[in-house]
Amino acid sequence: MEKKISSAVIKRLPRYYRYLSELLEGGTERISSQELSQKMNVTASQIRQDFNNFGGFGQQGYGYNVAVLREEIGKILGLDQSYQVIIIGAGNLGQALANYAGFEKRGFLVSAIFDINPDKVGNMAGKVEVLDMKDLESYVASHQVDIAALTLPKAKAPEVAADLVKMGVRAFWNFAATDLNLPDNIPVENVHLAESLMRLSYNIVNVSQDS
Amino acid sequence: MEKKISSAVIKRLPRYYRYLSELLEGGTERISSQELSQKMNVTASQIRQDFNNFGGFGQQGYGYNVAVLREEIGKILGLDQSYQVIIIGAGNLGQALANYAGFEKRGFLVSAIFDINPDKVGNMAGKVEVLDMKDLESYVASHQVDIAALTLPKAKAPEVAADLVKMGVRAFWNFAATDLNLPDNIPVENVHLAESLMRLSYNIVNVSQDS
DNA sequence: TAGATTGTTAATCGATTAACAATC
DNA sequence: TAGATTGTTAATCGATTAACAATC
Repeated sequence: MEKKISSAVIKRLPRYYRYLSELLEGGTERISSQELSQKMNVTASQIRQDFNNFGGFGQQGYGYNVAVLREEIGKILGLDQSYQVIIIGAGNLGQALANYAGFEKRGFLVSAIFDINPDKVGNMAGKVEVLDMKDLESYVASHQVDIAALTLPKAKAPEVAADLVKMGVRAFWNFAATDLNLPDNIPVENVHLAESLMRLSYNIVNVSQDS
Repeated sequence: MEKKISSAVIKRLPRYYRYLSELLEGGTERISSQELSQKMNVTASQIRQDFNNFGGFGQQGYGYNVAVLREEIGKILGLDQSYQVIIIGAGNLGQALANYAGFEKRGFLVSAIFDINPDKVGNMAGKVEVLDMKDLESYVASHQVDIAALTLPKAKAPEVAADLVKMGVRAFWNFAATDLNLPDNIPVENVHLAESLMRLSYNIVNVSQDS
């Protein structure tokens, strides 16, 4: 890595990827930062600055080739690789994630789902069987696991995450309503649904009626 | 509204609320910006600046009363009210949301879930029955609906959302992988799981190994 | 070539941090 | 009162936007 890319830029990359994917599906071959900025409701200047963090994928007088740009952003996002995912917690959300086919399309492969409740162990969640938490350590020791999705109660989440780090899990997709406090080199993506809802209610109360 | 609060501040409020809730449960009566900053891994200066956007809830030489501060932030976030929620799309995610008890605790009440698939209509999802999309308009006309959670396929989402706005729905919790493009006075909270996963894979590829 | 549009520098804007006077 | 800690102003830092020369 030459220079550190700001997290503001990283946060925008998946949205670029989504728009470029749709443009490609729609048969658009090339696009200028100007056109893209109108579709996405951002400034053309920001688009060019963002892409230039990675060297610039355009051509003066022409714009950007949609397929090439999408491919490059995909690589930057690591979408040219696949990732083995386990899910910890076979509650409603855990099962919904296990069943969600959209992840496989992008190379995120759910290989197992774990639960502490003996009544759930042995059931099917999507294509995978619910395994017993007792077998977590031996499972991780004998299978490649890149990402653990945490859909277990918040009280247990930090401890289980710390254990999983020791076992060699590299990254966490955290749905538990707590911070994990893991070492800096372990990426964590938090999906705090309760916080998202609070921002929504804030905007209902404070924004929507005064316009 | 006197002056516009920046969205950077708003994004942080739910996390403050979570930490204060935990402190309160743990029996902590007062806390200084210094102590809170250490727990939350932010600067004390930022904490004081953030709270002062709303007038300042502390006392010099003492700090902040945890119960009072939590209550005030709760009010700012609109958590002193309750919200009627409908869910559009009874797939895995829609059903998981319908079953998630955590929302009721904060005043978000799921009153109905809708699906276009006749095989699903009539089934139970959590405590509510799955209703037919055909009956959506009459339902919204005869019930208070503050928030629609969108867990339907992205192709249909913008159109359904626009229709719901016409029917009087005030806000959207959008899980569909698309932008809704609604009027400015309609708050939307996007939960784009695919984008969240891409940020995670970015960090796996670009951050985790070089430390 | 002329026109279009990028890549990139410079200017502006906003958010974060530091510092300290006010005050409990 | 003395000590602690906020509220708030000023300084710094970073991100966004504007502008334009480079170049396809």
